[in-house]
Amino acid sequence: MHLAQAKLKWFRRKVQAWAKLHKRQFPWRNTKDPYAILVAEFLLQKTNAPLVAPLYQAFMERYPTISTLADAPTEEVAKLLQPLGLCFRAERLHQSAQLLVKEYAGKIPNKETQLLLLPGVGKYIARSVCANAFGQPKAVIDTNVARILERFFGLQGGRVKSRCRILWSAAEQVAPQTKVSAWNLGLFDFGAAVCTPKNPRCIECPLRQQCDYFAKQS
DNA sequence: GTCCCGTTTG
DNA sequence: CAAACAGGAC
Repeated sequence: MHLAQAKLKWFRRKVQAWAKLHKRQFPWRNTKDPYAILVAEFLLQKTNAPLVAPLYQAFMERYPTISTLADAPTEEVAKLLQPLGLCFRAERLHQSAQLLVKEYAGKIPNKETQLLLLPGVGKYIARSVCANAFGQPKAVIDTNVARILERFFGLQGGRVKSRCRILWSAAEQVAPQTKVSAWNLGLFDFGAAVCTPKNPRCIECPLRQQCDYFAKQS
């Protein structure tokens, strides 16, 4: 399925303009260390980003390198991450670290297919690491991006299975050619600040003129 | 489709 | 109070 080029470019331009002014700052955005980014992706999974920040700082101080993490006891890692919930992530992150040390000499691979082999790493994290750590043009979908695309392009409806394909396709189409990492982050921030799950701020939304969801409201 | 799970938000 | 959260495994 192809999205209309004009609407697509308009969307991209408006989002980029918004992101330039409202981009959030987080500790994991100031690094290109693949390990630091991989840790962040694990902690951020289904977890509120502002809540992750302080714990992330503590985690990186405690385990500054992948080998320090791999050598640590699993229970110690689990205990540190306990306040974030979804405690199985600690075990998966720890297992991934040990596997990376063993199979890749502690060097995090820059291929999506290789990252996908790690426990706890799915399509989203694999592509995020490629984009954020290695500067590759990999668009991603999280709940924010999915919600924005569904609303703006009116993509909801249709079978769940095929809808997933449609959303990934849409995410690829809307992404710019370069600086996709920044593009992804901008969409997250926009979804967290404007296009929120409940009570989206359509009145102050720079996309409302072309937004299917806003059109249906009135 | 379902579960994971602690904390914040409306 | 429920819903939501930078998802992934089964």
